[in-house]
Amino acid sequence: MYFASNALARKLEKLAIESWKCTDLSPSHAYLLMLVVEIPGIQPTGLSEHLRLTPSTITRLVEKLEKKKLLVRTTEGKLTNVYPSPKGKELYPSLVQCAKEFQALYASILGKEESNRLARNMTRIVDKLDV
Amino acid sequence: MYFASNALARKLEKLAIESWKCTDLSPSHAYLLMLVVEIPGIQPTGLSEHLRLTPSTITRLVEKLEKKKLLVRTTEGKLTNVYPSPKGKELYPSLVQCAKEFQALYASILGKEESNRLARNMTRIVDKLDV
DNA sequence: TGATCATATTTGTATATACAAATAAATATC
DNA sequence: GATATTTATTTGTATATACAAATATGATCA
Repeated sequence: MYFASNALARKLEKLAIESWKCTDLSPSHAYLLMLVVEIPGIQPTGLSEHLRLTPSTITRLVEKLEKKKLLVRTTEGKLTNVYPSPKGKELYPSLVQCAKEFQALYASILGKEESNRLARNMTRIVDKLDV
Repeated sequence: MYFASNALARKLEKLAIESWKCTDLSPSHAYLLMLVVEIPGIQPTGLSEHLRLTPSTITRLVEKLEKKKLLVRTTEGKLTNVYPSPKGKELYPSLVQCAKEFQALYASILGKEESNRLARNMTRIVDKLDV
């Protein structure tokens, strides 16, 4: 189980990296940016919950995207809001396209139904393990 | 799918680290050492296949276990054989015990049948993706 | 038999992520 | 209203793993 889940994660990671290569973003960066375009002003905590990554990881991802001028941070008090830049918004359709291609890629290998089932199962199990 | 599989892998990783804590080894080191005890003289390539990790990662894991005097490497020509040390053999029962506890832990959360099914599914899918 | 090709392993370096501590602001309590 | 507690975010550092290049040995073939 241990190695199976690790191996699967790494395999999908590799496929995903390939899918997003043309945008010059890693899958995590790409998904984060998509979220920011969809929910402008979202806060790190929100991103953390959506992406199931820790806040510190979110900070690091956001920093990199900010350096690339794809989003901006504004701080009010202890809260930070993350907004897409024009450049980030411009990139959005390509990101969605890549996401679709990535989905199509593994669906073509596993079958549409089976991939959906697997994804549902994994999500459910992560939640169960989230004690 | 992408985040689900990553999240699952990380969650299991955390559970596993907890399970092996008492042996002072990470799950990967522990599984590798178990394999070496079970198949004395196994080569890095063999370990790599069993554990689904790259050869370079195997080298790193073996180095660390060698430093801890839990195994030894002997080189003949281009091949390297990995053997358990007495200390490594001694540790084996504890490792098996930890593996059992780890399995019991996730089985108690997911149910025995469901965890088996999931593990089988993931392995099958990794193989399918292994083009 | 010598040149080339293939295989096994290791080394240098990079990526993704996390944990724990630090910081800073908001809220509660007295 | 001052102090303590909680919450949000960032920073310093560590871990697990991989890729690509280097090395070294063995095999093939002309």
